[in-house]
Amino acid sequence: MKFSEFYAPTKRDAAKQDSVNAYLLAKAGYISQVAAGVYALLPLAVRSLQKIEQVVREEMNSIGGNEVVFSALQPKSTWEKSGRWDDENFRQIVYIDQDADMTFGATHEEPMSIAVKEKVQSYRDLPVILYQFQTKFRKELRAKSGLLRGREFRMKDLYSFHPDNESHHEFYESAATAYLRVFKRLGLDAYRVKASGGVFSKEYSDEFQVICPTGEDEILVNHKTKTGFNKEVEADISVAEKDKLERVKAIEVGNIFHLGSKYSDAFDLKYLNKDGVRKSIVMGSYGIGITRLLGTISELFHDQNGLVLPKQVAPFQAYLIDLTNSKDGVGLYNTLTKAGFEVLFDDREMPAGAKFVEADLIGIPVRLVLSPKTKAENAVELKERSSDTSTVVLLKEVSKVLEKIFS
RNA sequence: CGGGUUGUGGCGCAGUUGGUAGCGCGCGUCGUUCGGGACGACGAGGUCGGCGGUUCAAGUCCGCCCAACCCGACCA
Repeated sequence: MKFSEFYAPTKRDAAKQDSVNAYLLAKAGYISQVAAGVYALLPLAVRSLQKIEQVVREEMNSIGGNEVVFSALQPKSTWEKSGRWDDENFRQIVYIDQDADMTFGATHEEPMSIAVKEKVQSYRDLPVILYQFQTKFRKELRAKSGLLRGREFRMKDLYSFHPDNESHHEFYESAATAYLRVFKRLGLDAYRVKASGGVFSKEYSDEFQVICPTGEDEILVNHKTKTGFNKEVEADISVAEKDKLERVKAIEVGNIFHLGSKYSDAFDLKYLNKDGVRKSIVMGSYGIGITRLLGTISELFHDQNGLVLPKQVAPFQAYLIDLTNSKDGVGLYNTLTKAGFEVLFDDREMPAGAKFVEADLIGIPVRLVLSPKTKAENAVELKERSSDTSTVVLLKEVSKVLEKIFS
């Protein structure tokens, strides 16, 4: 992509914000605020989010997930039927349309359960595992911290339907390990943390938390086992166990729940077992905040010059600057692009210094600089965003070197 | 919802005791520059969040409303 054709409204001056992610992502041209907790996602953010989603997608597929796209609009009547509408806490976070008969989806247990009824009659039809990337709407009492707590946000939500508790728990564990793989692939060190199951389950739920001083959750963690407890279940921890734990601030990037048959029963979603007996379906729900992940990563990976995004998440792989007065930059750009690399070629008429500053701000992992000096050697300077030093690489070897960096 | 701060060209801000709006950045043209947000000249761009009030006169004072941000209660 040529920068002259790319829409990235970087700012020299951005309003100071309390959250680093909101400040940096706005300054680097990834997002634009629309209202409190509501952001427009600009091309840089879209590219990063697509990469995040792809990692999540691969891992969800690996545990048998079927990708779907449900509607954001949901009839209010289904919420009344599930009994959730009676829950005042829940009702107050739901946006509802003017005619008061459709809600803007805050979560999708109800429509998923209803849809699955079309197919499931027998134990032979189970399990069913559906997931989607969806925009969720939640009227947060107080939206804050940029992408960390929005009123409209992207979420991957997966719903599982199993014939009994045993098969459900087996799947639940495979989902938990898939979650850990997702976070690892995105460069995050996530802890599996016990939390209260919520209103609908007596069992603990599991949260996936990333330690971050600016996070709003407080958890107790065991660094050896990468597990821990949310503050809300602190009372349940034994004294012996408590000694091994450290209290830290963290950001919740995922959460998985046992739902039992609360929703399936509400919609009379049942199946016949081998003995011809009508049985309840056991459900689970599994969420990952996609936009929140981008916020978390920005919160964690930056320096005084801007974002330092992990390779798997950055919107481009390389940022190319041509300081020669020739067309050599275009040539290198074409070569690398044809080789499949994602290159942002800064072909704008700007002082060199300004380009360096923006390259750092946007946080692309590799910076390539073609200068009269390197040109004479048929080479290009290569510097990784996370490093202070640069190396000179022969033009004919750039692809090989990039290949290695991104392998 | 309670408490606090703020709202002035695209962005970041200043504007004394009320007198008809200013700075930096960015933007356009020309020239000089060209490895860490260059420099000069000329130029375009705002009626000051909204409504109402006080006054000869309101960005400045008063009232109401709206919005954003921060702290708190609630939450992927």
